[in-house]
Amino acid sequence: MAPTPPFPGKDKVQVPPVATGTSSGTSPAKRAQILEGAARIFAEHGYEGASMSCIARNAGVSKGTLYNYFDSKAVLFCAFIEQCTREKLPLMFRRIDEGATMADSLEHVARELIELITSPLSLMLNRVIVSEAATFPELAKTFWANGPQQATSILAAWLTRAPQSELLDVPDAMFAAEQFYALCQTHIAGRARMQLPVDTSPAYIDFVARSAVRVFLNTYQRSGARLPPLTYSPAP
Amino acid sequence: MAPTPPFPGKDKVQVPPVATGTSSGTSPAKRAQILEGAARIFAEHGYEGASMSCIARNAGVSKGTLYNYFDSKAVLFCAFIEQCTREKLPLMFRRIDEGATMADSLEHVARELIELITSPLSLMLNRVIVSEAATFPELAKTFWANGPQQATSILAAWLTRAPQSELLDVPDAMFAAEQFYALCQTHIAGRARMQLPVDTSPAYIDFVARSAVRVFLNTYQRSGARLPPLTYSPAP
Amino acid sequence: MAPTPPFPGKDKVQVPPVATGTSSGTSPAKRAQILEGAARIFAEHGYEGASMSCIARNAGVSKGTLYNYFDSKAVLFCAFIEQCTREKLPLMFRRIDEGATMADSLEHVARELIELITSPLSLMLNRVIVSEAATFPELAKTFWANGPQQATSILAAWLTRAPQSELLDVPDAMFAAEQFYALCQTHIAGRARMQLPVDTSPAYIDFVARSAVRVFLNTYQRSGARLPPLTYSPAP
Amino acid sequence: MAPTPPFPGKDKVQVPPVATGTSSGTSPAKRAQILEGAARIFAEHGYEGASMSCIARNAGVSKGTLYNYFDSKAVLFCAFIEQCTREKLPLMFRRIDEGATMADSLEHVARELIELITSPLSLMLNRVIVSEAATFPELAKTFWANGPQQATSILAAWLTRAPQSELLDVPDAMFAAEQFYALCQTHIAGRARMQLPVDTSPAYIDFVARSAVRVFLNTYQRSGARLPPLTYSPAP
DNA sequence: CATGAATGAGAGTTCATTCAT
DNA sequence: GATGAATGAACTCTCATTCAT
Repeated sequence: MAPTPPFPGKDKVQVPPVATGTSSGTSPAKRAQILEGAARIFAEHGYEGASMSCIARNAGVSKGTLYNYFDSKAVLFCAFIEQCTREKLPLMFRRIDEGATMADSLEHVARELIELITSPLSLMLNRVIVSEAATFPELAKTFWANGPQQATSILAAWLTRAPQSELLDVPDAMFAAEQFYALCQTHIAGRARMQLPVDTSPAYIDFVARSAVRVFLNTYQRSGARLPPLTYSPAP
Repeated sequence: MAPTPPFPGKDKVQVPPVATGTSSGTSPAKRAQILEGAARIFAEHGYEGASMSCIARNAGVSKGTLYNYFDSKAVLFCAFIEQCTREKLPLMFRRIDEGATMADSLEHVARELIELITSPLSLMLNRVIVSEAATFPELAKTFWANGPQQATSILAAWLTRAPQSELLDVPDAMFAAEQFYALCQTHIAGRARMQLPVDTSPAYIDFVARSAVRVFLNTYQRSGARLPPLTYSPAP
Repeated sequence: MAPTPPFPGKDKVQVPPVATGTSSGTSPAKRAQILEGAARIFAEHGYEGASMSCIARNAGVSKGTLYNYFDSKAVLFCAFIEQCTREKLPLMFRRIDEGATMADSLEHVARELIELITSPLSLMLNRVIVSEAATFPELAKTFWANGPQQATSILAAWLTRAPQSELLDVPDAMFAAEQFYALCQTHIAGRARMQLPVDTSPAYIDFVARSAVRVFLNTYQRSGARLPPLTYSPAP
Repeated sequence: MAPTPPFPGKDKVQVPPVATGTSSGTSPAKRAQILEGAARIFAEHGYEGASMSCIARNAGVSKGTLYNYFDSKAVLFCAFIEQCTREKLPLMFRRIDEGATMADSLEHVARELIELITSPLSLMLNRVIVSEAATFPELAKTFWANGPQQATSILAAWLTRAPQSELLDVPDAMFAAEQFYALCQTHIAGRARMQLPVDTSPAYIDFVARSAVRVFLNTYQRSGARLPPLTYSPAP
């Protein structure tokens, strides 16, 4: 066999852990304009598939300007992900509205959670962050802290502080919230992330949400009769 | 502003639904050798990040040989994913061993499920398939059918045919299995997919597994007292 | 025998009828510089035999710049051919100068035609267009329209409008011009296209030109005695 | 500007003037079989566009066998062209049949000449030889000697030895034959070589042939009245 | 001798990045 | 500060040629 060069990996230089900040670039408006253009391209083509020329064109600036505001493609990508996770993701967690009963409130939470999980923004972020997790580990941290972590924390806090929380037996609120979160995902999230067809009819979402609540309360509600499983029959 | 052409991104050439086979290369050993090298590179760098030169070097063959066995990078990628999903994934679903009780049996299933979900192979497949879901939709289908779908089906079948299944009230076995699957994932799967640190200590896995079983049975077990939530205290 | 795939040759990608222009590159000077370099290489090696690296080197630009000005090798080739045929070929058809007699005028035309036919530009265009006629049929059309067609038309027009044209009996001026054109070529053109040695001495050219005129007029001149054939004796 | 390497030409190694012969290869049948396959591919794709794999496949032999019979692609190409020009081209020059009159005989010759010039074999040879004239100058020599040269010589010989040749005044038979040859081509040959549409209707061919004869005889026939030009009207 | 898998240089093309204007 | 033409390394893929079987 021919003598093979010693480096076993790929030829590309690994991107150093870049700070999100940038060297120059003064106009916040232009910065935002660039990020908007970048968002469209990164969301559609991913990190590797996006080209700086394309982003510049899409943002309506020259490539030189692009590099005035962001030192490299990696920096721009990080800025884009950070912005989404820091600014847009938290907006998706609305206050938990109180329902008449614990079950009503949780059902509301479940529906919002499912909607959140299957939202285009959330799926896109999930996709690109998972894709580039090895290259940009910081992004995953930020995303997790502002996404699932935050949602779980809010729910956990509510579980201990809700008006009817004395009805609950929740020794580990964070874990209980995790389980609730998981019960809301079922296979919907997994399939949506892989762009496989998903039943998102209101009836099915409702069934999933109410089932999640039922299963959750059967364990975490302090007293009362156990609720039997629900069934789902698609609309005739 | 300069007149910008209308195409915002670059055109990904869609790969036709090619058979995994190829025209000439016939030695199964060399084919396997190439797939091994490709696996290392694709797993580490994803589809776009992997280069054929690098794969060839890593597999110990020339680029020409690579193309003798696989007509294009896309075909090689598909072959790699298909092989993993078709040949390796199903091996991970072992028979469901019967325990003394329903809870024992389910706990065993839960532990295996968690192990499966967090296995490097499963995580890697998840990652690259999610990354390239838009480009290779067929791969997602295959993965889902051989992975989550199959696991869920096996569990659903067991739920209705297990020795003690008369103890269960499972009107929709597939959905119940989905919920069980989801309860096993909690945040472990999500964090692992993003290469974030995960507590995989046996004690924690055990806690997650037993909690999943408890929550599940509190809804789906036909009779008996409700089991209270468990708590987890890390090893001292 | 091994099972042979059905495609016997390779697939030439057909170039869409692209405009000569390009998306970005704007400096006409650099464009011209590139076309000059391309001309040298295409003229020497033909389309397939020329490499973009070589053209870039020869034009004194990088490959990237090449592709800034021309989207592909095919587009560059077309631009080169089009420029030659549209801009340079027509310049070669000078006005037809009036001589003292019809024969004088036609002899002048014949000499210019022979010179044109055997000019390096004309031979090169002929060669590369013939080579790639199947791949770039449009180029052949353009060449013909700006080359032989135009020359023939000009001559045909002159035959009907020349001062002494009442001396001629030309029922089909285009065909007569074609015959005159053909008589000027004899074997000179054919041999030159194949880069075989050709006698281009003024004496021989003169002989060919005068012979062409004589043969032509013996048929198309309305009256007068028939002129006998000429003879050629190489210079001592 | 960046420092450009000194070599201005292309990277490809120029093919040395190879002998037509080959090193080994013993079976004439297999040799012929290979040449047949090569003919199909070279004729369709030209020299550069043909690949040895494709030729081997088309000829029904392995690439190894190909190289047993022909040392290189260049040698194979030369062998193919030589075979065509040496064996097939001469077959196309049939004896010149005597007609009732000189004009009848020449008309017959003219029609055969036009047919020959526009035959697929002749056009293909012309095309590939012109394309590769710079690379394989020997081929052009061989083609010319066996094609145009031979045709012209045969005609020239007939002009001096024909039964009615005393009716002619042909001081330079070779040149007269050349003129006749040229008059038969008009624009038909040029357009056919460029794969442009050509009127090959029998009526038009007849017109061209008879016009050629008329123009020829008006100069080279010793006596008799001058014949006026013909006209052509397409079939209704 | 015939085979066809293996080779590796080189093809056309893209794109992150720089820098003179 | 903004521009976009220029760069050149790296990409995917092809193919003439070799050689172990």
